[in-house]
Amino acid sequence: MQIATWNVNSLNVRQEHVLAWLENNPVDVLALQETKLTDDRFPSAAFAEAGYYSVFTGQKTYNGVALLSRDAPTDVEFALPGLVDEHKRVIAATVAGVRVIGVYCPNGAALDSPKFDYKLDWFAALAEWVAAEAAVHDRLVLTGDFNVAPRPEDTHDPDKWEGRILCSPPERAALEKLLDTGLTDCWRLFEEREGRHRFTWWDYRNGGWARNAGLRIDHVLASPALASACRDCRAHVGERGRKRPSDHVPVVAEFEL
Amino acid sequence: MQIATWNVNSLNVRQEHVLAWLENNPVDVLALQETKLTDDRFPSAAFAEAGYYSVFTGQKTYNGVALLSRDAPTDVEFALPGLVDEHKRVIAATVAGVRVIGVYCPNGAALDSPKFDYKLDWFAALAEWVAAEAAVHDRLVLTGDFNVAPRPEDTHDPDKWEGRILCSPPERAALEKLLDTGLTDCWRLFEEREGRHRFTWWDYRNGGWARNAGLRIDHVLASPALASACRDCRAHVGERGRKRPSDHVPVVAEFEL
DNA sequence: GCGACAAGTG
DNA sequence: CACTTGTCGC
Repeated sequence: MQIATWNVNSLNVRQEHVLAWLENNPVDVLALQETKLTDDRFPSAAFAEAGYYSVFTGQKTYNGVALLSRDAPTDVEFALPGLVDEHKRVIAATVAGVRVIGVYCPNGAALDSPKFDYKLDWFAALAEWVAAEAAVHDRLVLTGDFNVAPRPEDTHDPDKWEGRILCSPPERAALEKLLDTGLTDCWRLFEEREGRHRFTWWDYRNGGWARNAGLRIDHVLASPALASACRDCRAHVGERGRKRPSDHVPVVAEFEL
Repeated sequence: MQIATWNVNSLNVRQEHVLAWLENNPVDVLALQETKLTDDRFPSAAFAEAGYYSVFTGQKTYNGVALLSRDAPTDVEFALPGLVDEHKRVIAATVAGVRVIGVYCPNGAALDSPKFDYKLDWFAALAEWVAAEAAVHDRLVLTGDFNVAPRPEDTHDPDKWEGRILCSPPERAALEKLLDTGLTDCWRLFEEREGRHRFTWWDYRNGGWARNAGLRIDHVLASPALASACRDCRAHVGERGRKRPSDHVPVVAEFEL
């Protein structure tokens, strides 16, 4: 079973990219972030034609998440319980016996911004909910754009990034707390393999991609039952080099189930 | 000698269309309208590589005209004398012994708009200047987007258009006054030929192109010496069906000189 | 509809 | 740099 995540930075713009990628990479589940469209505009027909169910929760301009799946999703939830939030950042569904939670975590803007406090509060609420979900679902995957690079080696330039937004101690602690609920960052199981890339996001600005000035901020976190069945986890870096790319690339994890 | 006109509705967007069209239609002179770019951004190098000189006068966002030519242009003028106007709507040059005046005439917006008065004043100033130029230049072509359909048959639906903007009596009188200086509307010499189309512009809105709901508002007007040498004049309607087309197509007149 | 801009996010 | 929503012109 393959489970993937991709922050598409507008599904309106990236719909054809996603369809083409799915054609070549017929994963079982694809979590999308930053769809940036309201539910009435979600292109479910196009995905259905490609053989995918879709569930989604979106808003105008900002945020928006979706889950595409080959098998029918059940027990769909569209928000974090226990957090009043206009932002559409969470979607969960059970697919083929696996609980999949797709998230678009807040960016945080800057350490001294109110948005940073919101980010930490949001992560706390997520951790609480994920712990409850993990208690119920043996097979659970939490995946999406976390807007946190967990370690110095997940940045292209630690001297530049350590302590800054996306790499600050409180954000890493918030991510760590998610892992503490028993989840494994699947990436780290395979990062030593040959020819592996290190990043999942490159800023559009300052030639980030050309300079390989990236970060690893998109993750697939798996419960113990799934982590032990994980056989690979990697970024499809080639997508960043296409025409009109998202600033993020797909991250795919494979499980032997 | 072939002389053409094309309102490109942003040369930034249409640069590749123009280069591709010139490759297949190596006309001697091409007058462009609505380039919508300032002179520092005019892509003269790209046109030079394609074998064309270019002279141009543009502004941000609106208007902007240019002349591309295989032979070097001389005696270039960049405005209508006798009319104070920020709008970049006129460019003239002598190419291979022919005086070419490229114009982007005001649209006029609506009959009761101040822009309509501006349009009529502008045409009056143009007529005065063209008469003076015609007195000096035996071989003269006045071409561009005139924003006037001269006759009912130059509209797809006279019942809808007669009397309205682009087809009102005062606008037609203003255009007539240009012809009265001794110019010939080259189109009318050949419009009965087989397979001719009737229009040069189709509104982007309401499926104008799909419905062939067009107007003939782009013209090539020639002095007597050239009119008698004119061998064809037609619209390259196919350009309207390409990807990301301008709402206008090229109009090409051929002269046996 | 499809250009142009401006302002806001990331 | 590349998205968004707006307004404007045609």
